[in-house]
Amino acid sequence: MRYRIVAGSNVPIFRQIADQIGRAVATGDLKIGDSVPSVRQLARDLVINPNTVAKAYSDLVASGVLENQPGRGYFINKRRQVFTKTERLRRLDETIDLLISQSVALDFSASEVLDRVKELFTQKLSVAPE
Amino acid sequence: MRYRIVAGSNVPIFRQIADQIGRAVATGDLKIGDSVPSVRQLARDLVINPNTVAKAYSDLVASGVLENQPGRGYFINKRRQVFTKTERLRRLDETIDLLISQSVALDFSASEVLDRVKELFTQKLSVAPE
Amino acid sequence: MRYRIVAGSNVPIFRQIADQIGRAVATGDLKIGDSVPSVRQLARDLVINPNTVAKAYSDLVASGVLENQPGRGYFINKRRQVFTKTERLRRLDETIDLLISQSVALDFSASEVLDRVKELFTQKLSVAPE
Amino acid sequence: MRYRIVAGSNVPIFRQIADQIGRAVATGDLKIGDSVPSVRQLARDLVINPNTVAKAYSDLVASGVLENQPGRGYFINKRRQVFTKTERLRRLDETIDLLISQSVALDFSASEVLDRVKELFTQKLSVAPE
DNA sequence: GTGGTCTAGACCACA
DNA sequence: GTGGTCTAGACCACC
Repeated sequence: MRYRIVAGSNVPIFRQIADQIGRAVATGDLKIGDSVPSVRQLARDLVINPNTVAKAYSDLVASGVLENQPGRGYFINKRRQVFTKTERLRRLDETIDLLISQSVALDFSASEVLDRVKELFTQKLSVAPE
Repeated sequence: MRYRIVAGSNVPIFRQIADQIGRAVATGDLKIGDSVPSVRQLARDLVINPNTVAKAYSDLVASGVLENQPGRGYFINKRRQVFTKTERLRRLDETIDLLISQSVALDFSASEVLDRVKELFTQKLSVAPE
Repeated sequence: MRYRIVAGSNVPIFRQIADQIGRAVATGDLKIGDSVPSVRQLARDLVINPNTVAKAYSDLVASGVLENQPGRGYFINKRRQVFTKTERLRRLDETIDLLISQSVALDFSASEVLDRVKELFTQKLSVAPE
Repeated sequence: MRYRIVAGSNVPIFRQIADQIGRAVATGDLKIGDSVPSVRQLARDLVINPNTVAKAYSDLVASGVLENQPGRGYFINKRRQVFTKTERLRRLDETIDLLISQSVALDFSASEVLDRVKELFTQKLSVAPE
């Protein structure tokens, strides 16, 4: 699996990494027990600070996606929900609120936004990462 | 019109204010030529620093929602398109990308997210609060 | 590149900074991807408050000249048209109106003003300072 | 002579008034010894604060355009230069600098700006105010 | 190290 | 009364 980061993005690098791993798990590209690159290896590959990779991994451990086997590395954990349904929805709603505000500010109609959301969702999620 | 802010939120206060005004304009609660509260008045009401209100207002001036009449206050501007279509789409996409990342991270499916987006859009934009 | 500010001027410091960067981009002294000094560094150099520099930079982000990579700094953005033609013209006209008022008040003739505008344009934009 | 002010403009109201009188003198619509409306009368006509008119008039007295005959009103003074040539040019240059910065920021070429300046100058100055 | 947000408070221009 | 600019300094997130 290839990892990629977009430097100019507003999405923090650590989250880009976490998202890619999360997505790979969701699509089945990474299965339970699979290993992810070492912190230092991935930092070298992406030419970023190892702390940034470490932060991504530790967030994924906190959310139950990865587990750490000291001295061996990080591995995909068996999937479990760590957030309650309510909590997950609360966090999703927060981002959707942002989208709505932005849409209003940019004078897009609800249907324009919905179409674009659909479009980008298909584009980003149907194509499996390399 | 009543303004409200949530203190502990991840959304900065100045954006909460700008969002509320943006939405009020979108729903017609605020009309062209209407005045918004003075910087100091709103700051007193919300018990926040006037600079924070000023930042919200000046962002709205930059995006063409408000206009400023020096010494008199801020007023709802006639609606006009300030940004190019490309720019508007670029900004919208940026926010949608954030939503997609978030959805993946929270393990929501595309259709779950779409439904929720639809729901919140109707809720926030058609029904006037209070 | 050297940055300079004039303390006693009518032009606010944050605009002097933004103007200098805007001009450097126009003359090619700053190219796409170049970084500008960090907020704190420039504030130290010019012996002003970091917030003042931050305001200049964030204005330039709003107008598409700079982009911000969180935690890394500000960089010259690829040039793109952010505002609609109408909006650009509206803003230009606003400044020209100011010039006309000023000219009348100072009792300059239209041709005197035009000659001076031509002169300063060449002076400031073709010859790179220092 | 009719006086007009544009409320939504960035040009302060007191300066709009001063400019109109200055312009009328320049075009010959107001001659030496002519009276201008009383402070209160003009304030009523324009529906603005009398202080604002008073400020415009006192600026014009300071710059030698008007003279005040206490108890009788304000009159057009015999024209004299109060600013030195250098001082007038310095003030003009300041505004032109602003125009140049704005042009750069809005990505207009020097020739586009010059054409527009010519156009607006003709438009605003050739048509005599009612 | 970087920037982002917010507060408190000063001084000035404009109506 | 209104907003605009600037300073000083705190706390936070991200690299």
